[in-house]
Amino acid sequence: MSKGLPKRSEDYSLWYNELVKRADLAENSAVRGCMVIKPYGYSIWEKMQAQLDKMFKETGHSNAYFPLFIPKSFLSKEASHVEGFAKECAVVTHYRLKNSDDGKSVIVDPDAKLEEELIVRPTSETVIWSTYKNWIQSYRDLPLLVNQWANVVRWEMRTRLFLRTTEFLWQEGHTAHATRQEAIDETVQMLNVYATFAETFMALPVVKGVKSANERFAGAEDTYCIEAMMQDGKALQAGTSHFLGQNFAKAFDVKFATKEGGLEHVWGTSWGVSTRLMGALIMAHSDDNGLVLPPKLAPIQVVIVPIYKTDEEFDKIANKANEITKKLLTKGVSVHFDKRDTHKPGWKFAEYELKGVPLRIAMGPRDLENNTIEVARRDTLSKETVDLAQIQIEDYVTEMLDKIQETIYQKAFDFRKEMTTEVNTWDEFLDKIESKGGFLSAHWDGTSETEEKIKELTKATIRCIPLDQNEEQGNCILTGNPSSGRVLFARAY
RNA sequence: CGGGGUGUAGCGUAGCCCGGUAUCGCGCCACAUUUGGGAUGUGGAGGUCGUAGGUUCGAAUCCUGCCACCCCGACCA
Repeated sequence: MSKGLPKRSEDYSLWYNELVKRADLAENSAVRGCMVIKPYGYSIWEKMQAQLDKMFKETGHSNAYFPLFIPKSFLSKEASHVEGFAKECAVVTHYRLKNSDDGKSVIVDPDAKLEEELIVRPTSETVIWSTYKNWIQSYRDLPLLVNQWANVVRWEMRTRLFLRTTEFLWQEGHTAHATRQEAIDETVQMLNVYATFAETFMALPVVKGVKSANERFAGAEDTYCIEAMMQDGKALQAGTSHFLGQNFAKAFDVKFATKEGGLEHVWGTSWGVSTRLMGALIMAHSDDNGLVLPPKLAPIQVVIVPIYKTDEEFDKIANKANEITKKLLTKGVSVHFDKRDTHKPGWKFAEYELKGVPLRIAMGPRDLENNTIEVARRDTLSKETVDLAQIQIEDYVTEMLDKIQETIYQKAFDFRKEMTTEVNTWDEFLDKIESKGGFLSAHWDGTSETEEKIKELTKATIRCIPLDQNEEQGNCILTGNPSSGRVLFARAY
């Protein structure tokens, strides 16, 4: 393990790349654009999955699994959907290999061409709606509330670990409803689930909003999103929830018999979050010493590091550490006692800081003598010596973990507030987007042309039209045309 | 796919202009002393210099093709 991470202030993206690798989260793989998620990184993802899955079940959804491959013809059934994804699809054309004539390599067998090519799913609306056609006949079959955990492939030009990879892991919810309003309610409900998850578990404040037409999901009538602010002032879309209208129902002819005896197309939604959340988590909280993980998602919440010279000392410390571990386990705290004698305490301190373990307890001869421990917080890097006679260790630790969770959130919240600027003139817009970055709250005339033009000139896009937008008469930042409310602009990942 | 760059030990690099079988740091192994913020010393292991060909007595170094990766642009969760 080499020392010293690059500094965020010097090279933010280098800092990010190095951190991801050195903290053992993920690395590049033999396959271009695809990553290997390492055990430590994957265990954070598993914690996210477990919590989200619980929240999906609590809102009445069930998991299912649909195939990786989609017949090519399915994709083209919904016009804007195919347009949105066609350029980034991996295509399976053959089903067999054979030895080359010189016997030295393996080649695609030209005789094994598929009659209809298969695409590797970039998202599953089409296979799922083709299936829903068979599942839905009557209003009694509705609503249909399904989620799947899966991998998808989008052939991207430029990739970055977690933020944009060719293959990524995600969940995609796909629901069908009898009425427009019910589908919209579902869309908003899942957006709220995502927002709650981000804020409560990831300690990541998010703005809930609606996408402009330019940024809308291919095939959706409306795309809702949660947008987060990273430490370099760039925005990151952390989750999306789409109101599909009857688009896919019409494309795949999914109709249901109403109570009144009519026959109508069903209303759909889809919503997803991906391993991109890992990127958000890293970029929102971490510092120049390494990861900073919110306790609710940290694979190890507390690490105990012994400091000792003799075996005898170690045994005493180990006894005490085991005592503490047992007490913490009764409160469901995940503890790791690092008894390796192959590394020195100072090395371990740096290592656990790099990996973002929220709380570190160190115990040495002095502590044995005084019945104390040294407690260090990862988020503030502060240390204090605690007298074990004065506290209940399990209560002390759980309270401390809650405090850390809260502090991390508050810090990110304050940062986002600081990085959200109201701008009222085009000059101000140009100045702020260059000098400060962050969210720029500005009036917009509501047209795609204006949005395009602004993107062209500044690389900033409309991240969303906030759901809590205030009615406010104003003039478009670029064109001066009338506008009835502010939207959020930012440069984005 | 355009423009630029880089491939030398597990990782990061020097050497390349000016040809003579490869430098340094981290890591790894052994032993000793160490252990309250990334220990120190001594000894050791590890390399078809991305790949194929060419020039040459001799190529990491010069020439050509190919491959991979990185950065910058157009596309995107």
